[in-house]
Amino acid sequence: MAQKPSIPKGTRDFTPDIMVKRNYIFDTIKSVFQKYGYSPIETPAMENLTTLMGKYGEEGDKLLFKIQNSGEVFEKMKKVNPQNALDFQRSTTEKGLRYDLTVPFARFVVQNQNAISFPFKRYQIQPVWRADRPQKGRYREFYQCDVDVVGSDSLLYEVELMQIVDAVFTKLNVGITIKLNNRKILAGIAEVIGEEKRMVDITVAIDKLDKIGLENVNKELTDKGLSQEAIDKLQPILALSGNNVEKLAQLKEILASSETGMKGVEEVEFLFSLIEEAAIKCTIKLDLTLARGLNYYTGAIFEIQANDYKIGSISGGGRYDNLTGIFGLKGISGVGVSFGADRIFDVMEGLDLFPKDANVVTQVMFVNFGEKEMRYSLPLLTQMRAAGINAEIYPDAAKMKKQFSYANNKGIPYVIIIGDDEMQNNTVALKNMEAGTQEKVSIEEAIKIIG
RNA sequence: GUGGUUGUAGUUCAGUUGGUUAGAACGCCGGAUUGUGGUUCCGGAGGUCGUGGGUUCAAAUCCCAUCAUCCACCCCA
Repeated sequence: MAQKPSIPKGTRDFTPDIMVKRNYIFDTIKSVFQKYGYSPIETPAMENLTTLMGKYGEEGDKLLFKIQNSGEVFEKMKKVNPQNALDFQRSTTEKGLRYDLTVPFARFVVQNQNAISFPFKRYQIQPVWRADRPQKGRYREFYQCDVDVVGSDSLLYEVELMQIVDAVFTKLNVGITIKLNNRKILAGIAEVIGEEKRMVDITVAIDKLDKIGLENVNKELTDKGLSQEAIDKLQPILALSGNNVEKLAQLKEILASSETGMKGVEEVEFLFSLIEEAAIKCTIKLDLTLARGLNYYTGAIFEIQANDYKIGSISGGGRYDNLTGIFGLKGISGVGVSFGADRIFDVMEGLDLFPKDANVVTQVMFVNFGEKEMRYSLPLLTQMRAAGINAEIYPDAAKMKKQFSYANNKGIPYVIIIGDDEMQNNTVALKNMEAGTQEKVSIEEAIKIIG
């Protein structure tokens, strides 16, 4: 009995027409990365759990896909003391699928530090996995396109990454807004209101300001155990308004007593001051409610929103000062952005932004009349391909209707028909499938027309 | 982890207060058309109604369980 096959929740098959569009996104992103001097690397799909655990916060650990050890797992389990939770887990599971590309990259830098020179600019386009509940725009397996530079704390790289973001989405024709914030400002806020250690709670709560409103944010902060005094002090910050310059001016007053906070304001001001020279055309908005859950960010943080389509952020990133420190390499600062290819795909599909001819793979198909004609056609096919034209021949001498249907369904724009007549006159019948017209030409002319 | 939605042909979906042999569109196959697709006309194949149990003379339809799916929350690309 054949059972209906299926794939795991939150994963997808990609058919050729979809794959061609996905590659269009990947190729565009890759070409921009290379234009700015970034080099490709890859890392394994699985990492040791010791590399991954504890880098993404509590939530992140739960969302890690863990891989059961192979071999006699049960035998090993019996040998460890079940009271020791860590040993017990290691006896069954010591590898996991990567959750993002940034942490594996930090591990890569530490392990390969002798082989690379700093600042090290790399890009990496690979799938990542999260054991999340899937929903719209959320998958359990999806691609990230990461571009990072480590080994420099120059703010020029923050600017460069915004240029890259701007260039990619301009090429893809997607309207976006870059939301910008700085962890140092958030730390400064926590410091000023006297709750330094609660920065994560505070930022997670104010991140929801747009969604749940001021009242609920305050309630959440109370629930998390913040003092009323601190919450009162926070109000002017939540109420900040105006354009980027005005907001920064107000922030400077509020954060005057916090050295870290002032440093953050200074950094943001510097970035804004360079937008014009860097020729960044998209909107960049200072957004103090932007927190980002990943707890390794220390400076600038970015999130990219599509202007005309409702979906979570389509890219995000930031500065991390000491990610490699966890793996034993101190004093290496990094900054990077991750493009969510799958969400970008959803946006482009939703807004109908893919170029129309994007899914044409084969440009010309040769009709197959029989062995004699096939033997005659093969050298011509080679000639076509040598001229840079994607060409194929139908495999059997099937009915014309079937052969033409195949070409039609595959969206092949030209068909070449070669029978006795054509072979004798040294010509081919070239049919334009869209227009329905047909003409007898030499193979050279055909190449000219198609190419 | 919490709440909800939907499971019927390859796909998208109809299916009346429970009542003969479960339908349509698209797709697929064949023919009208043995050197011409996409449009048109004719014909055909294809379904243990997600799975397991229960109620009933009778279940795609009602009840329970289970699995899957999509959506929202949390969080995130």
